[in-house]
Amino acid sequence: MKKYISVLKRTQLFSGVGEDEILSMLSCLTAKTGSYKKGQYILHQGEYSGNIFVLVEGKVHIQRDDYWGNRSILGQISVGEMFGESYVAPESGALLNDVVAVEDSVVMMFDVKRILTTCSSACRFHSLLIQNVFFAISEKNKKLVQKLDHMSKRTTREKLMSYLSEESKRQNNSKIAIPFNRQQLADFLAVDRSAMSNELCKMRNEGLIEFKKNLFTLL
Amino acid sequence: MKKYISVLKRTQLFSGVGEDEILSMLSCLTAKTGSYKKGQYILHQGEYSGNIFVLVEGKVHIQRDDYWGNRSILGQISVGEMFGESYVAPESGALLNDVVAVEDSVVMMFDVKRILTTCSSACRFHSLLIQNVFFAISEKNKKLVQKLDHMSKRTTREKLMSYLSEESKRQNNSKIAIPFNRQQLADFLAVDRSAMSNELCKMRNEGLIEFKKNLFTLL
DNA sequence: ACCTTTTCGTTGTAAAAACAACAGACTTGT
DNA sequence: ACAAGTCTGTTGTTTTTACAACGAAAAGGT
Repeated sequence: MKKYISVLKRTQLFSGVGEDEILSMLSCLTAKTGSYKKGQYILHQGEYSGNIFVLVEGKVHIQRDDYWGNRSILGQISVGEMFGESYVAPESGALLNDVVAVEDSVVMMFDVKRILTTCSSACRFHSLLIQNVFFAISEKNKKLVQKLDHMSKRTTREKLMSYLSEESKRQNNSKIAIPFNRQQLADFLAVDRSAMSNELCKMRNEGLIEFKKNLFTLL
Repeated sequence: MKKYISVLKRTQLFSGVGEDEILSMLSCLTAKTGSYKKGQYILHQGEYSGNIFVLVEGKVHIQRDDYWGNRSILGQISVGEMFGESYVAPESGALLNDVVAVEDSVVMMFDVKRILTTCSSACRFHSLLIQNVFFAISEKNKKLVQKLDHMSKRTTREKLMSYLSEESKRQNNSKIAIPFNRQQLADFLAVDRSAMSNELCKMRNEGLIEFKKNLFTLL
């Protein structure tokens, strides 16, 4: 557990909290860790969960497969980011998505009740933690709104441009690395891979973008 | 302000708090009210806001118009629901959407800082309030995920079925009233209105659904 | 270094959506 | 009750997407 303290220190969740405090909070919050091999499911659609998860190693996808095997990727979680926070309310029901490790991953789980109920013991930073969770969840919220923004575009090209521009804005660079391969990007934007691939090449021919593998440049 | 206490009492935000307590909390939170005529903008895309809003009268849409006038409706807020909560984090930046009154509306605004910072005075229920905000925001999160679920469907028919089934599940009834007219529903699902109208009628002819105005029945 | 598997681009065809234009039904205000 | 405006369904055309199939390039394992 201790080896991940330095990772936690840099997360939005524990922002402003020192390493020593984090260590004591972890026991107070009865945090648990879990390791998952590439491809393993961390959470299954339909399950119930009252935990907030923080990824401390690896990379995971929040996704969903329908009856016919069509996959839809809701989002990608990198080290330091949080997931599972949409289901912490008492009546929020079953998970709507699977959470899958796309690389060997380690997650940390926190019982929500423990987070929200200020403890009597040494956690001087508990109220700060609550605030951090709050901000983290509202940022997540904003991310979802941004994704909806891409998805509400009518054409594949518009979806691509919307996604790439936002990513460029976020990374503050016209050269960006995206965390998806082509199939994953297609599943993320809810379009057909081959049609998307085709559209990307057209855009390149028209001088709008350049790309090589998952490295894109906006022109 | 007092006339809306009974409305607030029934919101998720003030769940578990009595009317008397709400009244004292309102001043402690320095809550403000605002009235808007049908069609008026409550918030503008690009603005900054550190407030959480609760609708206490009327009906508003969270939406966005692009350069070419294409409208996209992110969501609809009914009396008792909250909005603006995605932008409360210190670094969350400008609003991505407009908020527009689709009926004469009254909103209540709360400064986030006031909510998160436990006050010294009489607010015995303050920590409960924080918990409530937390749950409310995570529910909102889930709503967005559900909307993404509809939008990730490839065909108009699938989007419609996804939306209508969820609504039916939520209202626990196969007969449902939707809060949109045709154009609004199309803007909500990001499809063309006439194509959608067409699809709805095909679905009716095939015996999948029945509808009259904004009343739908799943068969 | 070789074989296997995955990823990516390409093409053609079929299906679906967008777009535009219009008529009838229904609302709203006066 | 009437006129003006809005909402909804309908149709035909154009554009875009999905789907399927394939070969080349790249990646990964032994």
